[in-house]
Amino acid sequence: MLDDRKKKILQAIIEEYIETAEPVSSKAIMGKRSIDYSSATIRNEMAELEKVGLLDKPHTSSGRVPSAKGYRYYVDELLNYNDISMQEIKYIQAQLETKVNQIEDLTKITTSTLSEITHYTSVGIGPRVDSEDIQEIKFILLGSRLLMAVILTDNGLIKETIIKFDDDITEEQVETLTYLFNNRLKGKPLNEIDKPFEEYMFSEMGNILKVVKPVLEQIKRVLSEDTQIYMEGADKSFELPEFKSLDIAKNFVNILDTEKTKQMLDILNNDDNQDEINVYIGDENVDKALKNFSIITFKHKENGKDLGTIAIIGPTRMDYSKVISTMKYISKKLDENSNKLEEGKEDENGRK
Amino acid sequence: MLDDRKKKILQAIIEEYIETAEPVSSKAIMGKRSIDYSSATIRNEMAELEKVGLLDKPHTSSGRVPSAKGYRYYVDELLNYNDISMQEIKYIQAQLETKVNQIEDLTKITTSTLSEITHYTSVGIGPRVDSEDIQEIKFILLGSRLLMAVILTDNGLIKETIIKFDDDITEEQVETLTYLFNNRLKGKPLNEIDKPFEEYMFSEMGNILKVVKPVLEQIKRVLSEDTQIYMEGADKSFELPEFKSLDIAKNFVNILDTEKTKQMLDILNNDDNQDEINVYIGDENVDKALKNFSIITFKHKENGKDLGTIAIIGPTRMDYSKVISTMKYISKKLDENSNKLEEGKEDENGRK
DNA sequence: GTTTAGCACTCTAAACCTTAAAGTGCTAAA
DNA sequence: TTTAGCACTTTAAGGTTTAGAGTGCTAAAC
Repeated sequence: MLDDRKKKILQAIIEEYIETAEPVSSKAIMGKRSIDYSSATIRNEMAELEKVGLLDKPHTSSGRVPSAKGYRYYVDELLNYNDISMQEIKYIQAQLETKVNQIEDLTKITTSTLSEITHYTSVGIGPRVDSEDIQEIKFILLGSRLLMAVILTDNGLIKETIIKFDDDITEEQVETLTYLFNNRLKGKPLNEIDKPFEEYMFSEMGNILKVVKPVLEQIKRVLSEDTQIYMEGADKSFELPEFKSLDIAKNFVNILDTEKTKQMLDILNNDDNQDEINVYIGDENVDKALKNFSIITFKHKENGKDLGTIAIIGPTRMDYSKVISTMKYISKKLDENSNKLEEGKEDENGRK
Repeated sequence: MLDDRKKKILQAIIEEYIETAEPVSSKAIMGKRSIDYSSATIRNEMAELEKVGLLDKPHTSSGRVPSAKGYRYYVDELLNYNDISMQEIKYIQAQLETKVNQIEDLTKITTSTLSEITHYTSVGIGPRVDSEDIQEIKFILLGSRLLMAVILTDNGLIKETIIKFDDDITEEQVETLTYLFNNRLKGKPLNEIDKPFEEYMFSEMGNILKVVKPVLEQIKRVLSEDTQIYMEGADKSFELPEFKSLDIAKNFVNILDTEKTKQMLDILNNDDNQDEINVYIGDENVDKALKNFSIITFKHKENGKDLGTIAIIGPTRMDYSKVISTMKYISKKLDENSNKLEEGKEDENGRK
């Protein structure tokens, strides 16, 4: 589609622009990045690259700036996937080997590592719990009116919550509760804790109704609301030249509002795009507020099970090479580690 | 110290400035806010108020702006503590009556309510756990290598954490662990989980050393790190005119970096200032990055026990009256509610 | 046929003026 | 003691000018 020279020039322009944040002139890349043509030749090529929509011009006599389509071409066709140093690899390894007891901790560490390496703002969110299968539900009496519910899922997610009662509850009631929940829900996905289940519990278990109701309410609340979100390096973005524009800065703060980020990542999370890494450039994003930003995400998976989504959000002029290289490496490492974990798990269960 | 007319004029200037964000001229307040003097008279008074350092002038021919000292005088001497409407009172009541199962949830709700009413950015942090007394420690086996520790404190704080082991652990070991921890720590403050305690456990309990070590590590980690921080309405600040200055916006984002906010609130939290509400105006803040901001905090307390700190952070040109009135009201409501809770507790324990 | 030197043309950004408006401080009268 | 009046100061906005960067196109060179 594009001949080699055009590709080389496009790449040079995009990389120069990513580096300098200034419109790139024909002279700016002449001689550099193994572009050994006169500025006039480069100018001719630039005009054609603009004609096919890969480059933009802020005004008639200015240098060129990559368009969203240009970045897209760059990401799809021209990217260097090994833009990561030995030092960075070591740092990532060290970080990811931190012993964690819960997946959430790993999400947090991964989010901050990604931000440290790339110098962009990174957000991470836990898995959508709905679809996970319940392994066991435990109820533990912490006080005469204080009950803790612990839900364990097949892929190692642990959700715990506390329920306060207005009256005393007995060990016997807790045992009944435990039996009922596990009997009906073991092996079923979390979203089976729904209206029908609720009605079943209400109708069958009239005698412990007072206990069941707050328990169901609280569990439902925790499962729906309590997806912790991690954000790292929001301040880093503000050092970027595009944040001199007040509008962009405002937009960014708006986007990173907890609720909105959650919604955004939720959408990305549900995205059925099965690629390892997904890149949304500028107006490719559904949300119009994101038209000046790019989002790069990857899903943390283990045996096909979703363990959360981690994203980088930055200006469209983003170092895609660095970000994607880093993500690929982190993703690979997480995979390796989870395999190690998996072996451990098999031992534990004594199976296979 | 200041005569009545000066006080009235100072108050008018500060309130006008808080409202308009523009330097206030002698004419601007003439006739308004029951200031019935000519602009010349007001000008003379302004000059004197400037001389004593309560007002500033951006340049020789501009209107006046309150100095940090001016705001301080306003807060200490001139404030209206009832700047809260019936509608707002109702909203707060409704919010604070939300049934919560854990103190953290209440902190979160309070933080967001405060931000909703005042339209400023609000941050909340849980109590410093160190000094709280341990009521009980429970250990629950969730899997053959998965243990949950739950620490209950006297004032109702519940900290739970999960520990993963490399080898299987037995119910018996868990029982020993439970006995040992409770035997030595019940009624003691959380910071007794320290080196001496660790050494005692190590030396005495050699046979379960493998179990004790990771448990201690994880508990110590949770107690030291895991103070959740809540932030609401960061985007609201960006609508304020002072955020047109890039420097101020940058500074703000920097301050609201999770780690820094935590440190900041930790300092405020430890502040032995026993006032109900504490106000730090501009350069009164220790951190120089806060010189353009004011922070207003209050501690959420129950029977003298610290349950967390909630703060508003905004530009020095802040509506102190509104913020402080709202905080006072919320603080009072929290107190009332906790008394209700306390009565409930007494019933529950059957004591008193 | 491809590449490049050369040049007219365009546009921006910075520097510099000019001017109107807002506000003060001071003097002198009320 | 208060206030009207006025000279003076400063900013902010608008308008001009100019240097410089960069382009597109033409025609010559390879």
